[in-house]
Amino acid sequence: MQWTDERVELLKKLWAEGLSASQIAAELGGVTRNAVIGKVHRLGLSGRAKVAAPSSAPRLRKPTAAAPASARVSAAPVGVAAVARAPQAPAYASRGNAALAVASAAPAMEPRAAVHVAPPVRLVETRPAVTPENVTIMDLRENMCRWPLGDPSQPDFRFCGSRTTPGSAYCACHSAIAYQPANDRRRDRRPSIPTH
DNA sequence: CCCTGATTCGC
DNA sequence: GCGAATCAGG
Repeated sequence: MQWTDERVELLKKLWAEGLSASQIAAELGGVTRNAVIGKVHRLGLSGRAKVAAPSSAPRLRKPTAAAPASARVSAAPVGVAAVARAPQAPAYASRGNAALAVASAAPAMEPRAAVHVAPPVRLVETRPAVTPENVTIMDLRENMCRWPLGDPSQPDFRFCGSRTTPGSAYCACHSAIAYQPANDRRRDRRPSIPTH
């Protein structure tokens, strides 16, 4: 993948919004979070809310032979403009009522769905479409996909349970369904019943 | 263990 | 310029 103008713009936007590097990487698709971080630094827009206080010695690793003499005078993070980290996390389900929250209204749209950008190019490699391990409410953990499977009133009701994408309540493939932009949301795209 | 960003350096 | 590897830290 290459850093086209569009992708760079999206990167800047998402970074400014406070999304993590891994989230941005997932959003862009085709890049790792390392790539995103590397690009962020090269663009010179690193350290957003992070204030000074290096606290520990500068990291000069690699005992490898050639020492890079030039101690980069890394642009000191602007200590002032403390950009309040964007809300970003729905956190609407405080663990306990996750079941209720989801069950009452099928995984429709999140509060910030309107702000959310369109799904990535396609989540091919990101996550399987088949759930290897569905979980009950008892097994549901913080970073397990809360996508409901089956009838909540039945004992065989389960949650997807795949690993969630960092800020989301769902795994990548279910996030793609749940976080649809308000604009291009069509009825034919809305699954009335959770599928997998 | 999960995650976060930061840095280095071979490519 | 790019990003994997590696780091420090939560």
